[in-house]
Amino acid sequence: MPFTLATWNINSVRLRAELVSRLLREETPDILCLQECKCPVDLIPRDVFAALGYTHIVARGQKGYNGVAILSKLPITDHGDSDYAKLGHARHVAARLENGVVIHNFYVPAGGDIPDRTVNEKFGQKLDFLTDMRDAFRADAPQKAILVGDLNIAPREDDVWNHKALLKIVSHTPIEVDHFGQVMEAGKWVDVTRANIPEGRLYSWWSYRSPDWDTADKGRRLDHIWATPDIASAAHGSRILRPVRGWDQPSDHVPVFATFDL
Amino acid sequence: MPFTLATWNINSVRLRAELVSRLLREETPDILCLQECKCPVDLIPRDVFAALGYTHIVARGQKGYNGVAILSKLPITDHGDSDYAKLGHARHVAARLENGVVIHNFYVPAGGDIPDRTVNEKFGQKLDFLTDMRDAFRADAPQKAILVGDLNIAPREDDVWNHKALLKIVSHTPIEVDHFGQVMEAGKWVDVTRANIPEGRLYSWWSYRSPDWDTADKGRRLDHIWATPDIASAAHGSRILRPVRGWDQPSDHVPVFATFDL
DNA sequence: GTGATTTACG
DNA sequence: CGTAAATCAC
Repeated sequence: MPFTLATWNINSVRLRAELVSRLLREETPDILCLQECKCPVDLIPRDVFAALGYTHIVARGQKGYNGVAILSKLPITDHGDSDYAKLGHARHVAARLENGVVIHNFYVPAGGDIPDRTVNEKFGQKLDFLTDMRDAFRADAPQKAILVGDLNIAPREDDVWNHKALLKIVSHTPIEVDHFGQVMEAGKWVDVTRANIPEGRLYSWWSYRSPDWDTADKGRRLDHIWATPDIASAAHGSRILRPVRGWDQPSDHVPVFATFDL
Repeated sequence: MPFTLATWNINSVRLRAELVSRLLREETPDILCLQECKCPVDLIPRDVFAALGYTHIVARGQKGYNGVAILSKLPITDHGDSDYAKLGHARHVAARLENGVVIHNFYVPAGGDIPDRTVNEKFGQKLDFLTDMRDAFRADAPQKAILVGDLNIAPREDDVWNHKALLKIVSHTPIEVDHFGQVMEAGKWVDVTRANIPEGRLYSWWSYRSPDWDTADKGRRLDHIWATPDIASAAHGSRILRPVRGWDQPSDHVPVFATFDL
């Protein structure tokens, strides 16, 4: 039975509950993973989503920052969370579908402005978070698993609007891309989006600071859908919903979709 | 030639430019005096008011707090301001009509929570502000003048929802009412609203903290229109627009109106 | 309760 | 640019 899954950094789930609602109504994914909910779990507007059939919610939250949630029309069970790099942040939560597939929803630290851990603690925390992810997947090889989220790294040259210009910009530096690759390798993860759309530029994020984001198009692909090899071949229909960036009072990220025939 | 004048504590003129607009369209006063504009003069949305015929604006402002403005369809000239109690706040501005009438627009300090100047500096500043007003009117007896604004005092028993309960509450304490009376006496000011509506309870303010302001009706008359005796008898048609408190995203104050046949 | 400000973060 | 929080004031 196929299901469609989406991931979206919503930048405040309370402020944008109506936008989430619109996406759920227009695209009807079976599962939607959100990042940057920016509120404790109790303040997630569950009723709004339940009214649309998304009665199952697995989430982690904190006041003001971070926060991840998995909304589902299909039954899911809470499959725990991890606190990589020991930050005490709500940056990961997992849920298990009845068919045994585990969904990991991640919000990797942004990493601050300066890509140097000696002067910018946040950059170090980002690298440590990725290292801990890698080690966890090395220690316990995931199977029948999907990993989605705002990983805050655009790995490929065609995942950014200007590869050369961004080599020194946090999210596209070689050391981050290397860590990103090590996480993938450790879990044998397959980049589902790129498996489905191997060619051409793909972006899922455009800065708020660029007023004419559409024409300037200085985007980056920071949001990802991965799967373990045992189910990756079941994935198809990958899409990045660029028009959502033009919705009223949008998030700076847009949803990324994939369908799994399982 | 008669003119209608109104006073309204707007609690942010930028946030409520549309509410001001609605009042101007529905009630078409010739002159509207605003308090708590909460912005520098340059940030007052002049265009919105000019589009409705209120092309003359005399104002004083500061960042974040206080701020007073006089919007007029009739020609007015800037007639200065005063800094009573030397607070450095934008709490007064005056304008002069072509017929010689001077309009004083005041925002008297609220005075803090505790009605004791030895423990609450703000209460002392409020009393000092009123004393300085008194002394100014004693020194220079106003003539052909109108004084309006949020005076932050409800002087009469029927200007508050519960006289006895409010005797210890800032805005209705005997010392404030005494100072208020001395200001009136010093300028020979006539309370135009009460001259027109001598009987019954009158309120112009209901706290935001009372959710059911209308049924609980715990109001106070903090907003006033006064006139010097030479023109006070020309005043009629006094109204307090209680329904405005029920508008969408309202100010906690409502407009007070009077018409002068001059 | 409501708004403006400052700060942190992205 | 834009969100949330904390602070202050009313």
